[in-house]
Amino acid sequence: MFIDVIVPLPLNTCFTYVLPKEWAEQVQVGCRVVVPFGTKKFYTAIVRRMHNQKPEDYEVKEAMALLDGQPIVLPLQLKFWTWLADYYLCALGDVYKAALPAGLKIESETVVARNPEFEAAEPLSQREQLLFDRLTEKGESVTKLAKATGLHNILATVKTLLEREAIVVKEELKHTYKPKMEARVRLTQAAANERRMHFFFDDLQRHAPKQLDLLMKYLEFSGCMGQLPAKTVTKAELLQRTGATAATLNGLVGKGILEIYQEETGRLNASAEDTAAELRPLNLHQQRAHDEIVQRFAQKNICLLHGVTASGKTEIYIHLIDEAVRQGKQVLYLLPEIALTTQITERLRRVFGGRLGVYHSKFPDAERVEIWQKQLSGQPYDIILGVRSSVFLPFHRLGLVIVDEEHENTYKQQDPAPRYHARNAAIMLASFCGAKTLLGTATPSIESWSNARSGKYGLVELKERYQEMQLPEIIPIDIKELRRKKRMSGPFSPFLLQNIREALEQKEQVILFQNRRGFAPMIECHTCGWVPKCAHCDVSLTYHKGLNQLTCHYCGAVYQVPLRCPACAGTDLRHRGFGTEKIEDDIRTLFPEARVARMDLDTTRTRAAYERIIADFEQGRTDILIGTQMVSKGLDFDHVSVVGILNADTMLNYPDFRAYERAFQLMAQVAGRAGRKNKRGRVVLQTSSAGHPIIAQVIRNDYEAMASGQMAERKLFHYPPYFRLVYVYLKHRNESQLEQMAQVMGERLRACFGERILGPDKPPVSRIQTLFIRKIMVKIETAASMSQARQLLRQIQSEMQADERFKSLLVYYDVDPA
DNA sequence: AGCACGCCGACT
DNA sequence: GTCGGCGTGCTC
Repeated sequence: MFIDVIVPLPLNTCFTYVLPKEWAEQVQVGCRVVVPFGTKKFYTAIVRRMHNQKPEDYEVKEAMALLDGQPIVLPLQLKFWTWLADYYLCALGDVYKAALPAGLKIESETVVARNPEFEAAEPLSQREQLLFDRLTEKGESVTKLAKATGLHNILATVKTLLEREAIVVKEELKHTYKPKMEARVRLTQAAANERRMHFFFDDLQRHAPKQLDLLMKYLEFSGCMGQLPAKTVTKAELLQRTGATAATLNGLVGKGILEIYQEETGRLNASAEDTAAELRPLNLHQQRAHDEIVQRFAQKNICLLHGVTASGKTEIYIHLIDEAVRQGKQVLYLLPEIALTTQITERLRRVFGGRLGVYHSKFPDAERVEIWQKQLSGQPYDIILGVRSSVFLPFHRLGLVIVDEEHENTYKQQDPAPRYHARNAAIMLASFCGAKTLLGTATPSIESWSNARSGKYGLVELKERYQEMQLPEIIPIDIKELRRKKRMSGPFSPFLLQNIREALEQKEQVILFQNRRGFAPMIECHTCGWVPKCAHCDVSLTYHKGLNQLTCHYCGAVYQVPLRCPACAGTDLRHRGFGTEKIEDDIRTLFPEARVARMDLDTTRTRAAYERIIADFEQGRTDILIGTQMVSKGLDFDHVSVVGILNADTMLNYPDFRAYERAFQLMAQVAGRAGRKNKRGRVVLQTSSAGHPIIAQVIRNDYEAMASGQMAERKLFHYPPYFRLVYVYLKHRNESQLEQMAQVMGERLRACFGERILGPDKPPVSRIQTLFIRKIMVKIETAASMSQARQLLRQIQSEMQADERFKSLLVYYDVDPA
């Protein structure tokens, strides 16, 4: 018997192994096996196919171990993986790597340990000595050693040390996932006998009254002398409730009365009660929208809910989820990122209690492993609330998928392959499962809006805000004019400052939005115009005042701030532009009495930090919240009377065909944070292009005008939704060679696709680490066959790379780039 | 991706 | 002459 497996590597083929007879019977498609790969590595692979056709042209290796008795990836999921790899032009192994939590993918790791019997016959070389001195007899992984010593090419030295028998080397599985154990206490077999128990009592009474006391309390808590079966008592709980010491307990254990045993307990929050709280009734408008969605689902599998901010979309979702669950279906509720989960989790938890599972990449991996296992079990969560990667969770009976904030571009995975769009992937997953998909947003993506208009998706609109709240008043402020008149105080117009001051006096809250983190986006030499750039990437560096450092927001590299310009040796280095950090600084000087918080990537590294910022603002412990687009995302705050958009131009000037669409979405979403039950909110929109049509559309909250305007432009310039885009990226370490190869690739593609090919071009980030990058754009009419186009792309790549000169060229794709 | 193998320049 | 750097090719 042979198995074809998926290895967690970016390789486009499956690998075949022989199954040992012992467990040939137990293997199923979707089980994990450990397989040797190459000379020393072994990986956890997924069985994709079982057969008995012996491959002839190579020696087949034997699989080492079977990890699962039951498939851990369901057949439907494998079908989904295959679709994803095909559509997004990546390897199945890439999908596998993205899909499973790390704890389910055991990998081997080379461990090096000192040989205790080693005596040097001849002195070790400097490198050898350096490495040897670091080693212990216990052993350490090669990766850690490389980091600790900073040595390059550490393997060569390991090899020579091994030849001298100075060290021993072994491959170890790194088990990242460990089930959580709990120490519990119970009576020993001997003590459970009543007569023996009396004997123990007498003995303890005389010699160990404290132990007797603890034993009595144990019997009381566990209720094990009564009729009912004994309750489990944990060691920690027993000691805590009795105030006894561990020594007293150990005394009882030593006498053979009690014993301590370990039991596996889950990490998942099992305490949440299963009883559903009452659903909040929907208001008239919500009810109408809800009924329309149900009607659309009778005809169509996908429905777009276009509801203005604060119209109470979540409440509609909750009703739909409840109905699906009552029909025995499972629901997947997707959110763009952690930013939203806290508030929504609480709302869903109140209604669905323990039937709700939350799947998030910022949660510990062990927890994600347990959720995966729970979804495979007989009692899975009915509802999963999760981010992008939760489309990979196993579902037995998925009935409904909700994609909230459907327009968010964080649904598109950027860097490591698979570069998938979770909204589109979820739609596909739902169709495989026979489930319905609901897309919800206040500002639909042009793609979804167009699909709804064409009738491909159902469309439901909800234009009334919850509790009769008015849409905010949006006031544009021309900062170009104010700058010229020197009336601006840094990034703030007098009008904005006035509004902030008034809000603070009324004890109301303010949100300031600046779509750029850091202190000043960049430093510039005022004499020669030199701007510091990252040595690895072609990106200008961002200044962070807190650390007094320059960081590359692309690769994370950190640099010292130069005192003199390296280009002209001038000392007049100035900050240009404003980041959130600088805004915060300025606000603190302007309003020293206000309580200020900042929310951006830098202040929300951990889940706790993020939750604290939100909670502080919600509960009124913060007066002014400054943030990047994070503050725009569906947070429902009750006391915000003023929202300041500090600079709309940064969004409008973004070099991307989606810039206007995104600018509208961001501003509309941020504006939606303003407003209170009985008072109209105010948005101060600072811009130097006050006449821009997008600004006018934001002020009127005229989504339709923005969408039809954009549609016309997209049609004219051959962009989505009329055309599908595929970016072909080419990477190489030699720039001139890359340039040549990119030209050749461009010609080949043009020969096949003609006018549909643009480029090659230098992308905005044209170098990462040591690799140079070129980009070729492919535009394919939506009406044309995409699968045929993908096949052609693959074919052209493999034809080209068959050529000697192109073998070292790295090629990857971004399908439907965000 | 990660590892082995092989070729080439900088040092003993 | 050898050690260590890096380019190339393969992994069932």
